[in-house]
Amino acid sequence: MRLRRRGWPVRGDEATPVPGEGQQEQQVTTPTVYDVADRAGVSIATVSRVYRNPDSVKAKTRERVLAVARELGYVPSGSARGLASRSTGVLGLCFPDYTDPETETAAGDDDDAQVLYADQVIRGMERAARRHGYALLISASLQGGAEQLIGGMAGQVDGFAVLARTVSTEDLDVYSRRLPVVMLAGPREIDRLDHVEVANFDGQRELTRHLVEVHGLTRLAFVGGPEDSPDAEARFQGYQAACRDAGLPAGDEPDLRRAMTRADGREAVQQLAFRPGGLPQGLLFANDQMAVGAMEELISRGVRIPTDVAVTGFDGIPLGRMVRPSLTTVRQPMRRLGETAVELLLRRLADRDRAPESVMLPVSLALRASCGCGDAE
Amino acid sequence: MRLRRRGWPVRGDEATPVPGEGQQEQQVTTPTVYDVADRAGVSIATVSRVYRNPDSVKAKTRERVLAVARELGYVPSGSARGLASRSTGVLGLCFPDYTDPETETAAGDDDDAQVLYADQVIRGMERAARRHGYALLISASLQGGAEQLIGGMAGQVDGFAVLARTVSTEDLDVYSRRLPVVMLAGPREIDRLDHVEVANFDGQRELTRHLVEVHGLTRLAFVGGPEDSPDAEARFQGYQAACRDAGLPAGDEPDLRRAMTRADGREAVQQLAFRPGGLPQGLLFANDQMAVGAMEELISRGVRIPTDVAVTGFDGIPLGRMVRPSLTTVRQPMRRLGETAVELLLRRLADRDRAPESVMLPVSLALRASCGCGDAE
DNA sequence: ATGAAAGCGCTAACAC
DNA sequence: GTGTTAGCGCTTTCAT
Repeated sequence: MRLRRRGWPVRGDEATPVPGEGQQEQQVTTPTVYDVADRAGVSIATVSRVYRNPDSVKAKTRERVLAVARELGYVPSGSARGLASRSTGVLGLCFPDYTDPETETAAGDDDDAQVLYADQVIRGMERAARRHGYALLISASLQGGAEQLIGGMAGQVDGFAVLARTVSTEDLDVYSRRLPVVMLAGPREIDRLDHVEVANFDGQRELTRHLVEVHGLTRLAFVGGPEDSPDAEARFQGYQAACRDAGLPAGDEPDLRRAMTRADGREAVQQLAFRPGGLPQGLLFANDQMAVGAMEELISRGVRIPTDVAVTGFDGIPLGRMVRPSLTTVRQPMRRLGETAVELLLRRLADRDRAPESVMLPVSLALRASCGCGDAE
Repeated sequence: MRLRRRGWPVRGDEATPVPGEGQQEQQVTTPTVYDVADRAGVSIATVSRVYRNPDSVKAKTRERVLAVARELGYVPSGSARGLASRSTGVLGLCFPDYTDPETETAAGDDDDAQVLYADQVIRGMERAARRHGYALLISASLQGGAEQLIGGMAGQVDGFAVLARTVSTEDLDVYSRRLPVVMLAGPREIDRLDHVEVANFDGQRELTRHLVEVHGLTRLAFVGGPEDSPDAEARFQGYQAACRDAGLPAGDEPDLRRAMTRADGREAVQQLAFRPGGLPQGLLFANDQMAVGAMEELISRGVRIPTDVAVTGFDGIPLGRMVRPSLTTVRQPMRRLGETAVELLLRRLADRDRAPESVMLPVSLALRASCGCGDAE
């Protein structure tokens, strides 16, 4: 026999003589399978079946159970279900808190300028997950501290995706021993993980080549990201390769490294302007946010884009289309990133022993006004 | 004594003599508190404490437990935790699958044009939730069917927000008896719910007044949404009120009702053009998507905006800024919607007996080119 | 087709 | 500070 929680009268053949079904309106505890079973005159197993495998229950019984459930306001507990069945029907996504602090404040009401990378990945994952009957649990890692949250998430999902540089490799190692984890848009980090990456190298090389071959630029500069950002590094290498191919000089290092925010872009312009030789003809940034910041600064200094200097970014954030001149960039297939993550996760869920898989997603150029392409727009 | 699952050797003073700690590398089952406790030589309660309330455990013990946990790859099970503690640390959000099917296909690579309403709400909720130590579970309701998912969500969160018209009132009634639910951007529907709405009426009235007073338009038409969309209705009523105030004619019904997609906007233009008197001077739509569709159609017919016809929307989606002419609209504070939802949810979690609360969020006009304001942009 | 019973992994008293 | 123990609400054999 099973006791009711919170000092409730015990059920069935216990001591205390209970006044029967008298108190139906009194919603005191949240109803459980037991309550429904009791009231419907069936066993808890049958109640469970009604939800998990309706066809295994006689239609009439099923209706009765469902009616009682509705009446009682019964909703199956996801936790209990998860515990008993060892699966939650939820996939997770961890992403860094990308917010450019400046955009945050500067934009004010203009919420919309700010939709970045992560939103698209979320969107892609949500839809793919839903198609397969999963929900999506999302959580940004507040940088520095509270890995608490991602730990919490790890316990609550059947598997999850991590945007690069969100979770420490060490933690990742622990989590990925317990459940499927897929790395998104970075290096795989841990061999056993599945992994989706984006053609950073190819994209940047192609873009650089465009500047050289189509626009005939020869004096270029590349503003990279932190050394520990593999995306930024791969982009730089693409730039490098294109330069070499074209017989142009290209150092072993980006001309400048920055943290990749808008403010960094502005600063970069300042620095570059005072170097011997001044500004280059083409200014390539490792991401769109920096490029946008740079354009702001350049324009405020009276520099004409693209006439005096061509500017390019990488990512394809919406903001890049809204600025004037519109920003030439390399568009990442962010939604597809999310979709691919779901597919990999499900495949691994279906077969834990598959060999780890690595998918590379292609990128495409968005040639717009800031390099001299596109119309006025 | 407690048996191990899956036919594992029993622990401790049981029959089978077990070969001690010999098999450490053999990760066969996912480790639990028991495994950690055993190996660290403490009780499961202590392991639990290390995670829930670290300070209640002696530093040395804590380190030992943590070390073992890391070694074993232990991650606390969210389900078990949720079941035992009756709370999950997760908040939920249900939203309709807003996708404009046309945008979907037409946009092709242009992922970004498509960031709509829901993304912003998600963003706002995610951040607010995270600040309070919660994660966010999201799930769009595939229209017609599979309320399965939202049922699943309901069982897995401590409370959730619902974007209007996503979940049937009937289901909502059941869920909201079990956990806190807040209605977003629609009517409250159920009295006991908390509720956040947006000043649809005020916004549309102000926008209409702008058209009349600033631009001097007198022949207006309003294209509304379905009758059962309270937002669309409130907007229409705001329009109506402004017309009356200005002494202009305004029917009891929108000049046209449509389902609010882009295609609907185009069709609306077709219909209106062939009405006696032809197109009005000002064409107001109940949302941005329709307005954008309408502009496309008008432009393709050689109609000049805003010279011949002024067009306005409602929502403030990013797309509205990208189209030419840029769309005059009423901007909803979508991020704040999400934040407010979290606040209400948490307040109710803290005190289930609070009186239900209803918050109205202000909107603001975005006066752009399609009404004759703003610059060329 | 339905019931009985044994856990799933953890938390929360309550002892010591 | 740490251990014991009784559930949390469900799924799942195994019988019937």
